[in-house]
Amino acid sequence: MAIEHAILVSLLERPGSGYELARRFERSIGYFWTATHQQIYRVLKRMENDGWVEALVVPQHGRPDKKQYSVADLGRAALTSWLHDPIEPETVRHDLAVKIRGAAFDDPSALIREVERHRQAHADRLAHYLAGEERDFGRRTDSGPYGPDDAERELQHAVLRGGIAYERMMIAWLDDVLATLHRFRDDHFRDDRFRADAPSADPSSADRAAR
Amino acid sequence: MAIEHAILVSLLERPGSGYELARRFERSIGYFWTATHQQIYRVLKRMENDGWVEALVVPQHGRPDKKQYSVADLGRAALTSWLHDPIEPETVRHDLAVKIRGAAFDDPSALIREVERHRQAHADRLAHYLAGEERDFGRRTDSGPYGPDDAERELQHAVLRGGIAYERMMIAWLDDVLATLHRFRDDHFRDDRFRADAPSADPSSADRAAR
DNA sequence: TCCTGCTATGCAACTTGTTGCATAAGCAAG
DNA sequence: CTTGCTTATGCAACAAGTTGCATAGCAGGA
Repeated sequence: MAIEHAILVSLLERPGSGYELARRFERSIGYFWTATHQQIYRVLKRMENDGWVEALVVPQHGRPDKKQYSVADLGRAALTSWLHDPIEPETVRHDLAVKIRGAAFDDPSALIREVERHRQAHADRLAHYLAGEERDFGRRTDSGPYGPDDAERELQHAVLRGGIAYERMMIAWLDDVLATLHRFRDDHFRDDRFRADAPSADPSSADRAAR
Repeated sequence: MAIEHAILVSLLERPGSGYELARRFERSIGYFWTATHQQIYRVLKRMENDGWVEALVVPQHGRPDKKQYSVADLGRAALTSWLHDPIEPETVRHDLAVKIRGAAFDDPSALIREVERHRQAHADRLAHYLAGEERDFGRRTDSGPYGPDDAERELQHAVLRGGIAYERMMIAWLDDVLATLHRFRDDHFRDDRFRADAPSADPSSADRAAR
């Protein structure tokens, strides 16, 4: 009961086909809301039946026709209603945190590579965000008073800043976790049950995406 | 295909009934992995059939019997296997971020209260985490070398530090978002379509959970 | 005394989300 | 000229998660 709203917002920002939406859900929007193309097509069809969106069939050169969706009045009303609804439970699922706690019942140092991989993924995403920020919000061209068109831009930037803050936090925390895991392996933790077989180099504070 | 692992970790840390697990999923573990009691009971039953956990029926005074679950060898093996599996897609869903971007197509200042509510929830959770940290990890009693029993404790602390970092980041970001929303309302953003009717006081940097 | 809330477990129905597969045409590389 | 990638949409089956309800006894307050 919420993917609809993510789609509405995306279509209000720019109309597009199901396929284009699916690609957006792999990039910008997808970083704080995931959805596969199957789900998008299904929900889009339901939204069309409910009159939330309107489809315009665009014939194309050779390729199959695409349906260009845009938000109808009913959809806009539904979004407004949702925006004013105070609900929001905030459900989180961090596999990695489960793994870290679970590592206590296995060889903790076996998790080092996994955590490093995740750290790398977050560093990559951070770099991507920062590049996007520079590109889209580099310098304010007009520093005059805000108009209604600036709201979209400003709010997108605010969400992007959230993504940047999140990735920075994750990188710092994963460095913390890595330090903890290394401490077990290197100095103190010795247990017959486990043995560290691959002494990987310490990556402590090697790189750190700055700005 | 992952709630099983959260349950295994929780049961390894301490055996318990389905009900107790459900309560843990409202507290400690629940902050990075949500699950309702229905889900837990169902999964627990499947895990018992698969030989991952063993149930010991404990008769109680008057109340219905409870089943004390503990992890069996097969379950431990399953956990180990999962821990060594390098998968991890990291799927995130932030309703609030969708709302913030959606606010561009409604009155942005109408979202202020909602964001404030979320900020409060994160501040509360942070306070709860910090209290738990002080209670459980206040001062190291033994500063000697690590034994295998310390791994559990240390890794739980590392995960808790992640939760603390997350809440701090969220509070800072929501303050950022609030500042953006206030800018629209107070000074620059004037649009016939919307009007701010309730001039709520500016909560900028009123409180800030420190440490 | 009745009403609410807590412990404790569970079924049934429903909604969401995932995975596998199918179609179909163009375009580029080998 | 065949193989694989990209655009573009969709069905069907399955897995996971949510919601509503039911049971049942005991404890504490109105």
